[in-house]
Amino acid sequence: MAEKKTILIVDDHPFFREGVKSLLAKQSTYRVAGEAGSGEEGLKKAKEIRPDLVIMDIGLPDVSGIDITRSIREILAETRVVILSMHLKIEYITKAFQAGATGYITKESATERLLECLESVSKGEYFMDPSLAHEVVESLMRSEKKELKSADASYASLTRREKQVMCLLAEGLSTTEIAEKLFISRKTVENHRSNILSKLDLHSTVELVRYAARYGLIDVTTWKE
Amino acid sequence: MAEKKTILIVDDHPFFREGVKSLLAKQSTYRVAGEAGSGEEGLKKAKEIRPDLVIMDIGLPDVSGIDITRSIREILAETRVVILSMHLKIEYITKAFQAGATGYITKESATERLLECLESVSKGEYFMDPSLAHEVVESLMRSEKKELKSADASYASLTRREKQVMCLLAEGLSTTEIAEKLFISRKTVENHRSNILSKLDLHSTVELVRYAARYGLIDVTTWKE
DNA sequence: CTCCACCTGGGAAAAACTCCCACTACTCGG
DNA sequence: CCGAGTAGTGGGAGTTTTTCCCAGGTGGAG
Repeated sequence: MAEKKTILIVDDHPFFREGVKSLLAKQSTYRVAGEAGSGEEGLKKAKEIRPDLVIMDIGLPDVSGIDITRSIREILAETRVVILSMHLKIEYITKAFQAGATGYITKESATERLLECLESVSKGEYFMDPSLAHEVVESLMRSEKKELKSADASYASLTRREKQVMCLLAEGLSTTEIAEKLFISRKTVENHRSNILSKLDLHSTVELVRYAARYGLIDVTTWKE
Repeated sequence: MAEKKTILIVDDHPFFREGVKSLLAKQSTYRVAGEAGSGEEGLKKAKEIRPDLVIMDIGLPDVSGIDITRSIREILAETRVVILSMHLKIEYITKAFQAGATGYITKESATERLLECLESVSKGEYFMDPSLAHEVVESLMRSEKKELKSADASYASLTRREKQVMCLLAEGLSTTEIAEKLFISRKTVENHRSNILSKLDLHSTVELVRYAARYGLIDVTTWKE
């Protein structure tokens, strides 16, 4: 890469900006082209220098970094914004990405994480700090289903094979198709199915599907086929 | 840390297992206590050696690594499972975490990522590969703005009677029960059902239920009986 | 009136389901 | 080590459901 990537740092803490600058100074691929201590100033500088990357704090004194991110992305389509925040809350994370951020890392992370993030983002990839995983995972699971009580006690009484057959049934496969898929006899699948219905106190495959959907064994939102 | 963390590797590719082993051999904190080339074997070994950590592939020859993960987590509460998969699809990711996995990384990642992941997971934290960020972010944003597209054109092409039959079918009633409820012949209901499947391009009553659930004709969350 | 979609039903063959049984393998407690 | 229990596999016979094709009656639109 012939030219260095230009970077704008937007953060209200001078020491923090200094830290990032010194980190990036050791790199040959980035050049800090400007810095700002407030949102308004950040937006102004962004328009001025049209940086390749913006490192953005959320907690700015005047406006939220998320709003600035949205403004920057509206004006400068090529500029990627990386959020560098103390906030771990899932609302901030989703809002940041919705506003057009391409990366999100926490200030608790090791400094190498920022470099890693900038590298990914430069390539046009999203980057999310692994330490956000907990919040993200919880949010994902919450959105996919209300609360999965990991099914109930009855479901737990199914054997592994039975659970497997149940999933395939719930996906819409016929007993014959399941038999072919699992390389076992159709009769065996029917037996498993029968045992499943009996154990869960269900009386038809349709009820089984409803049971599976209710307890999140199958994902309603991603059914596409 | 006085004792090394014990690790079980479950993957059907011997070379891959070898690679992970040699990577971990350079570390002083981990000890590979066992390996397995299939899901069944993996579960067996897990019960046997009760490892601190399991490195699990998803695409196993016999059963899905996700199912094995669920089984392991049911039996061994202390054992953490890290999914190491080629799959980037959001369904796999959410299913993995729902099944009780604590980490998820891709096989494309740098090897240090695995070490980083194991470290986080050892501390009881979730870990998610940053390269999953794109899928995860999209899923998060999708879940935020859940627009329910209430049924599609195909459903509108159903006649009133067909819609009525469809709802009853989706509620789990058999054709005979519907016939009794509507005071018509079982044959008639079967014909309606057949027409519905044909119009919606479905091929079984189970698919019909899934269709109904997806388009909100039946409310998954309020199914109680 | 005529046409056509809709609702209704039947017949025969195929597929699926039910119920009961049996064999094997593995695990576990005594 | 042995018996009991559980999981996984499969068969047989009989019943039910589904499939596919057909067809009569009704009611509304042109």
